[in-house]
Amino acid sequence: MTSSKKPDKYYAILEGALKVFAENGFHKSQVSRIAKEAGVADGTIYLYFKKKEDILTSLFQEKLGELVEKFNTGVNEQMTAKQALYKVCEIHFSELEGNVNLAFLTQIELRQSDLELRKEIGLALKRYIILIENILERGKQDGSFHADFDVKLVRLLIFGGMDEVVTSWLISGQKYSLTAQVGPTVNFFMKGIEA
Amino acid sequence: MTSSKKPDKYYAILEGALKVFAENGFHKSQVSRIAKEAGVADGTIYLYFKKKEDILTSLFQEKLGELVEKFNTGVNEQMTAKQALYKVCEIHFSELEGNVNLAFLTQIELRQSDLELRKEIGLALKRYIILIENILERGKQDGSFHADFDVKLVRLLIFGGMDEVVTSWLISGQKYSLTAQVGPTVNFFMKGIEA
Amino acid sequence: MTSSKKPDKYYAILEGALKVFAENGFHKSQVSRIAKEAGVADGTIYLYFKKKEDILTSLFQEKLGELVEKFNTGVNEQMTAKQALYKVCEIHFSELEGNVNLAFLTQIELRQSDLELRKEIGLALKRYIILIENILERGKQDGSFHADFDVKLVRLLIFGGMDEVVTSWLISGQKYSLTAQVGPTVNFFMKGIEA
Amino acid sequence: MTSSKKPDKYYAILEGALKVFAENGFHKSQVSRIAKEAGVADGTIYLYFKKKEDILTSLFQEKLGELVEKFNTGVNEQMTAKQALYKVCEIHFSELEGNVNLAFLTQIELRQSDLELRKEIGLALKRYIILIENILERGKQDGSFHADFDVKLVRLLIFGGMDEVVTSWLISGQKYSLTAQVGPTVNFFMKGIEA
DNA sequence: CATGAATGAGGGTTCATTCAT
DNA sequence: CATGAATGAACCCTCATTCAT
Repeated sequence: MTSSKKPDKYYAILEGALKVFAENGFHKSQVSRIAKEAGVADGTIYLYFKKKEDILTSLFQEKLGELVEKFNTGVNEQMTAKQALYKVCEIHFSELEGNVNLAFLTQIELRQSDLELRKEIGLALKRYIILIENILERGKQDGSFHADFDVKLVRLLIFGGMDEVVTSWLISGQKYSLTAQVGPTVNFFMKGIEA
Repeated sequence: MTSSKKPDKYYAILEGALKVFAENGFHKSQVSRIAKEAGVADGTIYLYFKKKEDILTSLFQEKLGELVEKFNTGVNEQMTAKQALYKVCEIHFSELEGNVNLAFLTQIELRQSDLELRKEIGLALKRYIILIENILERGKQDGSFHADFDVKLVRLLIFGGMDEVVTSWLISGQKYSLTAQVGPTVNFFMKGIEA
Repeated sequence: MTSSKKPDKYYAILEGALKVFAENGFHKSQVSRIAKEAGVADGTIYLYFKKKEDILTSLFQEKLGELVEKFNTGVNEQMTAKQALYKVCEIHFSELEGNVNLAFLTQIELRQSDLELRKEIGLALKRYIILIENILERGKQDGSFHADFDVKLVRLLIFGGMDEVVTSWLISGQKYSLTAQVGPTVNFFMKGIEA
Repeated sequence: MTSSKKPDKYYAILEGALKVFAENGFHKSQVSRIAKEAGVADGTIYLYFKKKEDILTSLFQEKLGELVEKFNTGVNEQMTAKQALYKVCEIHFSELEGNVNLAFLTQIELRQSDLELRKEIGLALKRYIILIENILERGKQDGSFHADFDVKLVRLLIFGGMDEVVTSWLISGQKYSLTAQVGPTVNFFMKGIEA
């Protein structure tokens, strides 16, 4: 159903990598360990990926693709901008809460990369950031949001805020409900803190 | 006034590390390169630091100490909560804008660490987060902020938002003024986006 | 017939190690030098041995195995105890005289190890010591040897004596015939020095 | 009373080295550890010894000197050759039994050296070997020993035998009395094993 | 396509030795 | 004589990547 022209082993390797990366972190994960987890030979990995780093980026793009699809499914034009923003935050939190390995990947492992890779990741994130941007634009146009804030800035503030909430929850050991934070989080974005 | 009883070479090594880490990232930085940059022999580094990773954490703690001091100097009780928040954001942005190497360290390199180290960093960041928390509490008490938001959550949203703005500015190649974002950023925190 | 299911490279590395150890001693022998001598890459060594020290112990056990086999072949039940002792000494001396590298290994390198390793070596030597012990027991039972000496002690005196003769011959630069000492040596063991 | 032109620190270092070598073995003993044990600075050691290895050889020569002195005191011309041999063995065993650190040094550490050092040690041992040789010669001349054995060979057999008994006792964990072996040992040397 | 044995460059760390004080 | 901070050469081992089968 996905863009699955790719053979099974491609996905098996990615799943193995997700598990191994989440357990040990990118730099401490050996390729051979991923191979064993995926049930393929070490060399096989290099039939599907050029370098170890490519596994990480492919994994990210694949997973982000799935997320974006969920966003696209969950958010539609009938919603108000506020409702859409709520939905985005809800999906963001619930997806990562429901898949801790993926959370480790996005919040910890993907940061373990040099500038080069960070740019590539930034590029992949673009689609998500733009989704938020579109919602902000829509709110401005229909008058439900202020007219004078900087969309380019605020999308960062929103994304960064949600991102930090997830990381904090993850590092703390996932001891509380992440989805319970959706309401207060969106509320802050909407109303700020000023009385 | 700081704990500056440490010998000169200790600081020389940290400065060398800051430069080398910023240029190449932690994992791609050789100890011998840091030694050369600091003007000491390779072995000398191990008179002051137990392992390579210790250089990174010491560097972070040392630099964070300096920042916290600047926050303490810059923010005082005479200010309104809003003014204090503005000052915090201003220092946060201007310090990193004025020291790109330090920005690389905090935004990129320090994320390149396993969970263990992340926890340690999180611990060190606590002081900064609490500073924000205190401002929020003060605003609630004097009535200038809402009474009903969750301080623990909002401090994350504020920190995460600022953090993302800095990272974005850094990765984009520092093509625009970071300090120019202070006003709009704090404004968003205060008023949110709702019309 | 031996446990020679091991791949060729395993033995190639051992032979390389024998040569390099004999020339430079264990501690002054680099793994890379052994690799070159064996015609394999440095890393290949670690496919067959866990640590550098493992090469030494494996080498010893492999070589000792060969020696014990020769003892088993050379000594049989038809011989008198005296003849058997003679044969043991003859094999001991001739094998080491015929393989100076092996002599260096057993007389010099294997002593270059900490207590831990010495114990392991002592364990491996047990088979040889027991061979001597059996001969002594046999002589006592058939009345060709005294009835009242301590077998556990005398086996050490015999082994230690032969061992020292070999070491002395080796350190002196192998300037005389070692096998020529077999007769006088066994004669001393049999008759002592008392007139 | 010894040839003590040497300053106190020289001996302090040797005593420190004896302890450290006995505990860790030569190769695993750091010079700085010896310095600490001796209560001097690292650099001070190099005022008295040229290299680390020199500590080992000096230690050996110093200790061997003490032993030889004890042999000279204990053995005299009034004794029969047999009595003298008994005395030599008694001193050899009792001195090492009474000083386990010294035993470790002679039986284990001194073997941890390359050929060069082994030769030097062999040279130092010469005095002891010659002592045994003299006793053998005396026995031959006064007719209490056979006339036809090879003195050069038998002295090795005797030394090697005693040496192995000590090593075996040491490695086994010194669980039994070493001096109790003097009688049976000398007895074997005198009478051999033949009935 | 798949394998996995083989490769070999690379680097963190130790520690014997030196030398300015 | 004594110090001990500083040096820097030396080396074992790992592991991403390749390639003959």
